[in-house]
Amino acid sequence: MKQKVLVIAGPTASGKSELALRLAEQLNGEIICADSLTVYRRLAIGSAKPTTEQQQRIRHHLLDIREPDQPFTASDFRLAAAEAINDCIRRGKRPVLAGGTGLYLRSLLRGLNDAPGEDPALRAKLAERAKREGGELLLAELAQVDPDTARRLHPNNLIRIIRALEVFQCSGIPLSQFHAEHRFSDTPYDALQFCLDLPRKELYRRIDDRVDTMLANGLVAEVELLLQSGVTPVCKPLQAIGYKEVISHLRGEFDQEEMIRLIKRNTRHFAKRQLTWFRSESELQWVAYPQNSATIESAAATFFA
RNA sequence: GGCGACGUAGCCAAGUGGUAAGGCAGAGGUCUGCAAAACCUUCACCAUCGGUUCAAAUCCGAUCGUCGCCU
Repeated sequence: MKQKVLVIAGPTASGKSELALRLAEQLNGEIICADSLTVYRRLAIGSAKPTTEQQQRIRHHLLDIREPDQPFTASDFRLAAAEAINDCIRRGKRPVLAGGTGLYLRSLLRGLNDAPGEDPALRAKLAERAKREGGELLLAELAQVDPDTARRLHPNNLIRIIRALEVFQCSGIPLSQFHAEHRFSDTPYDALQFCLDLPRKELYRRIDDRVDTMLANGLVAEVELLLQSGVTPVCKPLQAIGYKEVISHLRGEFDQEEMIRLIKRNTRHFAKRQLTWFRSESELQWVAYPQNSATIESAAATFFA
């Protein structure tokens, strides 16, 4: 019998955390955050991490498990989340996954292929070459060893070209072969999945409000503190929306007003990308939120009964 | 009332006779170990009417509108 998990997905600022909290309280559950930013310690305001009070109400897993300069990947998430689910179930708690990082959710619920993991040194070397020689050349090189992957990649898409090259150089097997063998066909969990659906205008309004709140809560001070304590501005989480703009502002690249404008705009773009991702997830049930949240509540109760 | 300048997409804006650059916003999409990242696609008959011309956003006239100056 597969383990049962409830999944609350949705774009940023849609109200996932709040709903997940309520569901966890109703169902005797605990929350597992599927979020690539809140795993980092010391990023609280800009990552919209659940507050201390919220964490006191319900236990949250996978928060604050890395330092800002430590790597964390979809694979790490999959392992950590699986462990957290086990932990919940062992103690008679219902696992409620809440988050907006589509790839994390997918790799947990449908598995990940067996391709080798990241090789930072090789990546750095390839990135250096890409900068010098250009994407076309690397893509041509990839076409020699993995034509299927090369065909679907744009020469500007360096990150993917580099990953495909990395996989081949580390394993001697083309990435496309790993994909063909895997096809996201694992189904390790019995998952009831919802995606919160808000009218676009309403979502954008909520994003604007949330950014204003972050600033009022001291986002700039949070970033200053991180930088003062020696966290490098180029580490991954500080390249995230909300952090990178504050850093640029602190460097004098633009004023506060422009910074706020950019954070709001970039967050809207991000939400749009999340929606595109979630639209292609066939298992997700879209629910008008908050109007139909009762539908989720009753379906979840039945699911776990 | 007179004189002058201007009127190109939601916004900024290039183009001064040969069939509408670019940026931003918006929309759509890709995504299998960096994913709040990275990448791609898409969006105009040029204020209106008339004229000149093989050909007009580009020249001429009128109208409307905006801005500035003058009375």
